Amino acid sequence: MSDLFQPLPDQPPSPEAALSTVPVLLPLALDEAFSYRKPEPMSLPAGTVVAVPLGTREAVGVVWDEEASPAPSGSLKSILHPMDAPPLSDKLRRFIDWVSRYTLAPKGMVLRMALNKPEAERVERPRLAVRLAGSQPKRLTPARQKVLAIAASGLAYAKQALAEEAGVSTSVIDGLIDEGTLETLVLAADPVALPPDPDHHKPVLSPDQQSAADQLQKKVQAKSFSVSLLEGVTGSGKTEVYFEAVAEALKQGQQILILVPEIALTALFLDRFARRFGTRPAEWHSNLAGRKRERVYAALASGEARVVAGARSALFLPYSNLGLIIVDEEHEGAYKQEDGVHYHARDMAVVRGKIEDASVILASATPSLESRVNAAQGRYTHLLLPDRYGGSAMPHIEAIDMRQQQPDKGFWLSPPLVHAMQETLERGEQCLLYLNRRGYAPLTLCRGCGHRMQCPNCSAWLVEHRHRRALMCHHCGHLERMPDTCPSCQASDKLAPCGPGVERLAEEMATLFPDKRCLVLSSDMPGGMERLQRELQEIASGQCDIIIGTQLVAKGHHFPQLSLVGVVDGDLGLVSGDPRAAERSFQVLQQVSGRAGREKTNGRALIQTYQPDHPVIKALLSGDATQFYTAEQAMRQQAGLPPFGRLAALIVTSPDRKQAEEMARRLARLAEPPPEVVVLGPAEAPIAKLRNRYRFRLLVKTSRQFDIQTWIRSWLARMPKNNGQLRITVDIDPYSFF
DNA sequence: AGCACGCCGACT
DNA sequence: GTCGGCGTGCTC
Repeated sequence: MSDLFQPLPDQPPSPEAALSTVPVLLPLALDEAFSYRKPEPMSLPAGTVVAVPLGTREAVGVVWDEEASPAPSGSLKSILHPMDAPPLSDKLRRFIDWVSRYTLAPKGMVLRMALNKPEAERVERPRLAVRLAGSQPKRLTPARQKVLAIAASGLAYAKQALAEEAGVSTSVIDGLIDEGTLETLVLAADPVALPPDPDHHKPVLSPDQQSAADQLQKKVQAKSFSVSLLEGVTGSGKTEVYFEAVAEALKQGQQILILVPEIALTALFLDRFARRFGTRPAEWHSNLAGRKRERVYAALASGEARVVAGARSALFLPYSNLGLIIVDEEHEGAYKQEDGVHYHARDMAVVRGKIEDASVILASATPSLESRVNAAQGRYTHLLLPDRYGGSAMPHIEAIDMRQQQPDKGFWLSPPLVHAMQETLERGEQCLLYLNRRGYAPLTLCRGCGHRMQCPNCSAWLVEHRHRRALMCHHCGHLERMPDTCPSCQASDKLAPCGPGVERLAEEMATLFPDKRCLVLSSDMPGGMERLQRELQEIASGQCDIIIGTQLVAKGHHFPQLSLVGVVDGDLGLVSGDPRAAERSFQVLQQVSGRAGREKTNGRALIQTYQPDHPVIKALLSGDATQFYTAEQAMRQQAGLPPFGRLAALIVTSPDRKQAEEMARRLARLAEPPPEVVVLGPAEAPIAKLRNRYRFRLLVKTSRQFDIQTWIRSWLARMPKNNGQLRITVDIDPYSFF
């Protein structure tokens, strides 16, 4: 028998071999780093991006820090080779560890957000250019003549551009390259962003602005961790103020991250930045195209790019020298990441700032309650800009008591609001009607039998959309044709729309002001983004007299001709099972009212309400935001809600609502919570259908944040095995997720 | 997250 | 007999 078939005996592991074991964290749903053998000549400091074998395939991971439990079973595989990618700094690795621990997400999943995932083997394709090389071609065709006439300048042209300019196809150019008449050269890629100039266009600041800007600049100069809450009413020039902090950080040679809540708003924002600093900042968001994405990533790692404006995912980029983080519109819900790793970008920005020793600025006209509380408790510095910039005062806000001012039958606007609109329109100014209800009517009922049109999936009413001739569920997206007869008693002509939506208000406007132009802005309007942009343009140029809008009129664009805002139903957001309802309602009404007012002219906002004594309405009327925050804070403190106690949520999702609900019930029964923990049962937790998956939250409340993590882990370990359809995820402090 | 493996029903 | 659907579990 040949001893060729004898397996070679395994090398006994020498002490040196044991030492050359390297922990590698892989961007998978794994909570621990894997151990790999380090080939002797390789130098692999922690943070190095490496290729490793994993099962049958090859994976990219990061050399992680030594851990206490290096107990790998069996023989180890070897690291293949280091990757040509910027290493992850100590600080970034600590940040990943921290986020993983705080959110209970596997470490690998957090790492995934910090790695520039190699999408589909995109090879670096350098841009090629062609240039005249000298020798004439043997044969000079008319097409070649045209090309050479242009190339005669001696400048380098992109092949495609040169072909287009000469009016020939690129194959003519290829022919000239083959003959040596033209030469190719590799163009250096455009820089991701040019260096911004801190002194490009310094604005003139008001004394309030200047004082806030000075304080922020001092924070930046200190080069140490600090958090400032910059609260400035709509139109107070917050952006100009924090741009001064950006200028200071630029002078200090630091990198700056500006987080913005939505990509849709950035175009405007980038231009504004360019006016101040002479060039646009680098951009980062999830749908940034492959090649550009890679370059921004590399430019930030090398320190070449100085300022990046980005969505929440920009928090996990490998900055080389991060000195300032700005969270614009810090109260915005878009900062919540709801799938995969659950996190709130505003809070993680503070954590990253702490780890990087950077200044953090949270900016908003209507800060979140938790930021206000943190400021009040002295954890954050509170900077206030109480007045508008440029002379116009805050709009005058009044309530219309609907118990006394009944609209005419079949109408929704009260006489005082109609009267105010008349006056405004006569002056040639614009009115805005705010109603956060899409469609025509929120409820359809049968006057014959009392049947109410209801969603078959959720228990919500179906909303009539008249222009689509359909009934829609705004909860789950269910859509059905508007029936001609009552589905219950078959009576025809008995279905009656109840209550107003924006479409119905448009109808009312056509009756009241038939000669005025009226525009409805609603997120579900056909035509999408482009049409919306166009209509916003029309509004800005004054081609429209009355704007009717839902939530989306609250943010972004300011309309220069607008002097009257009418809130059709001020009570709409006040009641719901959502513990953040009051706060959100206050924020949106404050922002919508703030739309009113032109240069040097004071605006007016009228709020129709049946509850003029509600704390939210009273605070709005007083013009003193602190009044609302104080009342809401007291209310939450009494209820033991965050930011005064910590909540954890178990989120059960399943395509089957009943199954999700049943599982949540079982979890609640199994809880046996320690004394400081309260489990809120299924009745308190909202159910929603998301992407055809029911989602169910079970809330666990505690005053001690880190205890609950271990507790939940052991709790889940005692759970019966999921049957695949069910998924359970855990959030700590999911209050942020409402 | 991938990817293999394994167990079932439906076909060349 | 084999192809392919998806549920389950592992990857140093």
